[in-house]
Amino acid sequence: MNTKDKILETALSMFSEHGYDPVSIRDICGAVGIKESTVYYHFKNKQDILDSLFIRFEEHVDSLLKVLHSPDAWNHSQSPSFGWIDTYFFDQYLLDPFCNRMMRLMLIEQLHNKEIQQKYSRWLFEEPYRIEMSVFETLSQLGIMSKESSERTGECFYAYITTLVFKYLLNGELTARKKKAFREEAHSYITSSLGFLEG
Amino acid sequence: MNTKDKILETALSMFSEHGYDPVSIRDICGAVGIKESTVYYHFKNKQDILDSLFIRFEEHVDSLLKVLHSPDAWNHSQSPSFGWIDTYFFDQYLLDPFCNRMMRLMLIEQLHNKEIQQKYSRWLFEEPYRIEMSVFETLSQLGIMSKESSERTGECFYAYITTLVFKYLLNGELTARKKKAFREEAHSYITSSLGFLEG
DNA sequence: CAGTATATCTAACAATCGTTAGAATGTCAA
DNA sequence: TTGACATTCTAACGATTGTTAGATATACTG
Repeated sequence: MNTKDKILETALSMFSEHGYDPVSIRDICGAVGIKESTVYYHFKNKQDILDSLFIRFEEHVDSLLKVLHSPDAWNHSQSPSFGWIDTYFFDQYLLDPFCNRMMRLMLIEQLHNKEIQQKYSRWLFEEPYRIEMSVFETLSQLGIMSKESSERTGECFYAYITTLVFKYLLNGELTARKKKAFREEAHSYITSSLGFLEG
Repeated sequence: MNTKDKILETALSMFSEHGYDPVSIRDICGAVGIKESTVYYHFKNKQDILDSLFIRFEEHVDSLLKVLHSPDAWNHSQSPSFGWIDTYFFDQYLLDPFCNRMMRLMLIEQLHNKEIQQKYSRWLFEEPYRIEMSVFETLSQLGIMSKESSERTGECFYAYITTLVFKYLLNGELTARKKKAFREEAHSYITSSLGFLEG
């Protein structure tokens, strides 16, 4: 990995734990193994590191969303499965190390940074809501549930997953135990409340 | 208000917005209108300010919990009403300015401070869960719902409220608009999902 | 009035912050 | 080998950090 990428990775790792301000350029340099001035060769200033992280994140997630919202991405089988939610939304977003750290960074910074607050609202509430509700909308379109029932069930599902995200994935250190708990409780909810859709 | 209380109030206001480290003693003093050394007359050091805030918070909430868990607090009418949730849990906890700021402070600090992470888990997930589930447990004990049904309904209610808390009460600045949205959506959920209990 | 305790002040300390100028390397083409 | 460019270094800057010693002011007690 080149120095610029190392700086970004290390910075994100530290920002996601302590926040932007408390992490100094020297902290990052110490972990990467370079001198402070090297950072200013690759980045205009400290803020530029943060901006670069968000550019990478939004590129990453935009490409994910393009796949997810393409018409034949997950409902081409005509029997929408929650295995899709598992593979894409859980593994490649909520549980993905890079995305998870970006969400932690947004969580810390949103209270005093208006720009980040908007990104936080979007990537932790609005887009997940759209993604999860689109599953239930399809269930209604396929005649498996009534439109009314699919909306109510979708909102309960969304609320349940959101609570699990904050309780396990954005709470303290992200341990294997917490990842497991998240996945198990999510699956448990799906099978007990929505099990009739599977198999 | 005396100087010590002013320091605590101002510090909490700033900590809850920016976090503990980014707020300097001089920031607090500037807002209060005193010199730095005055802080060290009232507090041992900066950490002592934080500790004092948690002591006050836990005293405040413990006294609240004592009322809530007393047998004749809310179910003495033998018809548990969600007006109780509204008056105590919403107004005096989630929406209370002091408690809300403490929750924001815990939210910011929990990712890198193990002690605060435990408090965060307790005061944002565990105790709210206990409080909300106790309502539904009573519904089951009164024979209004089956034990099984009350547990499932309680967990959905808890997940829904938790999501609203993070979406509205711990997301950016706490505006009147967000407070209103929280209350309206909470009431809407109660009346549409649990309306048969009221009246 | 004198004396004591409480409360706040002035002024400084060593350490750390983001940032920068300019010298020293490393790499590759001519 | 020379020159050009990319990359990293040394060394410092002014500002800000938490904290402290000691002087000053205010208020109650005898």
